[in-house]
Amino acid sequence: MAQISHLPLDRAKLYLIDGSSYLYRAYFALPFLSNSRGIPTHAAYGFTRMLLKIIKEHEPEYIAVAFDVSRETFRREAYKEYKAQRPTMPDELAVQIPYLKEVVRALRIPMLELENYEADDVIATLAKKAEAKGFQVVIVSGDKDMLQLVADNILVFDPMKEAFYGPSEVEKRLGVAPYQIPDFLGLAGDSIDNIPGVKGIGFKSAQALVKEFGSIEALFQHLDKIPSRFKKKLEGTQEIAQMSKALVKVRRDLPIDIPWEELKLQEPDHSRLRELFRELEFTSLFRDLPQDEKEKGNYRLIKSLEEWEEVLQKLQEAPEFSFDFETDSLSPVRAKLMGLAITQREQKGWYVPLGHKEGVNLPEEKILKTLAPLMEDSIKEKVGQNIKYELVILFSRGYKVEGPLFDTMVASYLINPGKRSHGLDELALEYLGYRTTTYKEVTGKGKKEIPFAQVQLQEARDYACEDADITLRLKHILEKQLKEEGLSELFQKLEMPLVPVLARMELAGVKVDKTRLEAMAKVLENHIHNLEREIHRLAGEPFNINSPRQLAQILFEKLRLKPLKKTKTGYSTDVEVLVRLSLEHPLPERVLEYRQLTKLKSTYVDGLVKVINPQTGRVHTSFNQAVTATGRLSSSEPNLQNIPIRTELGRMIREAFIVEGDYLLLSADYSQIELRILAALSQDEKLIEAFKDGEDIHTRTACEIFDVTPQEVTPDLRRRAKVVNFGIIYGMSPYGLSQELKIPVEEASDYIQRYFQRYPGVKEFIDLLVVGARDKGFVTTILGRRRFIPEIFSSNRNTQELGKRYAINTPIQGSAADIIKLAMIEIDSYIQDNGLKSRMILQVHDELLFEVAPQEMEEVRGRVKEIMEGVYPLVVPLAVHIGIGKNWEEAH
DNA sequence: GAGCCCGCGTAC
DNA sequence: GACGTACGCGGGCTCG
Repeated sequence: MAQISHLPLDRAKLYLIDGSSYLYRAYFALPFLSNSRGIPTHAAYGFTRMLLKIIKEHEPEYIAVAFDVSRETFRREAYKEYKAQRPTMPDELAVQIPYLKEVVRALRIPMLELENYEADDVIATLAKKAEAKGFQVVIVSGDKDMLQLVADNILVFDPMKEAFYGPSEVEKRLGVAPYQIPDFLGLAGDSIDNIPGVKGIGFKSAQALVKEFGSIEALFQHLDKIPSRFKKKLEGTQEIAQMSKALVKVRRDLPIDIPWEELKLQEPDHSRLRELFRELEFTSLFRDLPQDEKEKGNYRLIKSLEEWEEVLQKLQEAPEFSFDFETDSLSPVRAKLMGLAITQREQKGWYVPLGHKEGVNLPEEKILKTLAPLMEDSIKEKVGQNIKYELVILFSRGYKVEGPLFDTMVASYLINPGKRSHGLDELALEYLGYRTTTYKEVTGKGKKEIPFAQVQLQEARDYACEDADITLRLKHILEKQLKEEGLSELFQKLEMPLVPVLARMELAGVKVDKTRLEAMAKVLENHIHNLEREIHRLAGEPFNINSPRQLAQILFEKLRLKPLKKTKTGYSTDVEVLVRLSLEHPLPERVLEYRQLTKLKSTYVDGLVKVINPQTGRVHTSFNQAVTATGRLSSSEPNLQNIPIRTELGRMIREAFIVEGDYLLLSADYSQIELRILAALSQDEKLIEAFKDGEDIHTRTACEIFDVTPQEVTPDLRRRAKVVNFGIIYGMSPYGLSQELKIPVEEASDYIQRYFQRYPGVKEFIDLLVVGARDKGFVTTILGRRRFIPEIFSSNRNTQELGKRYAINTPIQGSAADIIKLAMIEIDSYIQDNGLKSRMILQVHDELLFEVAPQEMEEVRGRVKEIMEGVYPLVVPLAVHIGIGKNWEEAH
């Protein structure tokens, strides 16, 4: 088999790529793939990878790609059945072609198309011309028709098989010489292209005949010499054989006149490729693109207050600036400032050292104080990556920040909330093709890690300024994209105003009773220890109860209990299993108890104590604004959105969330907000009526699906109805409901059916959501927040079902998130504008928690309720329940 | 030893 | 495989 290295060195290599043929092959050969917006990409991906591979490994000096223009060609005119049996191009392939052609354009590879002809003919014409001109021609195609062109200096390369075909390989494969292929196929026919050939003559016969006579013409001239078994079949078929031959034969005489210079391989347009690979999400190809060196910025170290004055002057003249604090901690509440990077122009930046070990530091207070007028400027836009971090630092030092904000992390999140990460390094690579210097590269990691304060000043300058600079560059791109995608209003009116609100909440924190938690830890430790001994005794040996694997070994092997459920890696020991096993053996019940206590101790008691700020006795969570797929906030370090509430013991944890002095906690939670949103969005009459009349929605649903009067609704019926109500919001299946309620699937299915019968508007609505998701590839919330659902296009049934559930749940959950965010902004304004001492301190999806000064209680209580209920009027009322107490448990 | 995944459990 | 959104713990594996 010929190798690349065997190609003659004295001839320039021209690669002619059969685009249309490869496209089809890639489409059918590769598994379906789409980007997160649901655009199918696998054919384009396969094609692109093939092109890049050929360029890299074959190093052609000249290159071109040929495409078919349409199905209507001279062959069709001659024979209307030509390729007639082929189905029209699938939509999922057709949509990829424009992208693919863009990629070819960005690679600066000439594209050749000629009306009325196929790619084959274009390639043949060029190949012949090039051969005559002294090129070594390689035709890239998997189509056997192309083999007819093979000659000493024309090879065919099949990229799927990675094989070259020269004259001898063709002979070996088809049993005839390349130039005889039209005669061969003219007799044998070709079902792929719907070439008729001669009936009764197959490959073997055709081979033999062509070998013997050389051509169809010669064959029919010597019919008398032909063995009788062929003769019969051939008689009267000359016309059709000749026509078949003509169809197979590629044309080498097309009016193509391109200067060879134009086919010379050029350097690709890397920035365009970057854009395309980003949009198509060709992540691995993206990574291999080189970055442009010219894009590095030019940064300056500020060494004196005089120089700082000049910086301030420049900043005053600009409409926006991007800034970034370097500190010694990821938690802004504890952070000490090491430096400030700031810039008002791309590829520029200043670094002000504030807390470095060596060199001249400028005084932090003086710098921040002179910066304050810019921060308070109501026009100037402040740009940052996760700018809440900077705000917390400024707020903690008593500075204000006013006017518009632009957080690139949040912008990226709105554009695609499904992305795994919105970190600066990733965004820079994705949107700018820029590889940033990472924090780790500057400080080292592991044992070699040094504090940022000890990083060399020059290096700190370049690192910090790069972040500010890149953030500003990103801002310009993301701002445009937000606008194009209709997300600007959501960004400017909701997400950005929310940033300082969250910053204030984080900085405020919540007071935690450390002594009480420590006392709990002691008690829990005792109980856990006793349980542990008991469990080991029951097991007959010590083992690690925390290890599901070891526990499974004890339960299912040693004690021979029945494994009821499997996980990906073994037998499940989850709560459902253990509850059922408790009937058989005392050990599982003890383990359940053990689990409850250890969970409480490790996560909520010890975990919480660890993060209490020793100075203030408060914990400061992070509210993450760019994490969830639906638009909710998340909370971490510590997560204060999953503090226990359902069990007695869990509620004791809530009692440890307390207040300062004579303040009180006020909890305000939306009652059934998601079901109310469902009512409003679906416009289901009955559901709307129920809420308008102030009915208990679970009781009402119980009446509907169990066909009883409100008086007849027992607590158990209400409980079941409640599960159904929530199940609807999650897109629950009959199976899921049956599991949850421990009833047969048929019965569960019946409940759901009755639900939809009684609330037909809901049924219509969720059907509409699914249709909309299929149509547009995404769903939206009441404020236009968007989530792409590529899963809806999956060929995998389960994945597609998952996509449907996303389509149902996201608009409901996300709209609830929109509403509470709006309320938070309005409440914060009210608190700020009135200079109240009371503070909003936590958000738990449908609940807001406030630390309220006693003299402000009545007013805050009234206004909070008013704002929350009225912030976004729907056709159903929003109801807010208020609770007050000295701790979170009491207030709830 | 760091980083990651898994199983599990907590919240809305 | 079956109910949406999160975060964190301990175990246990991989990798350097």
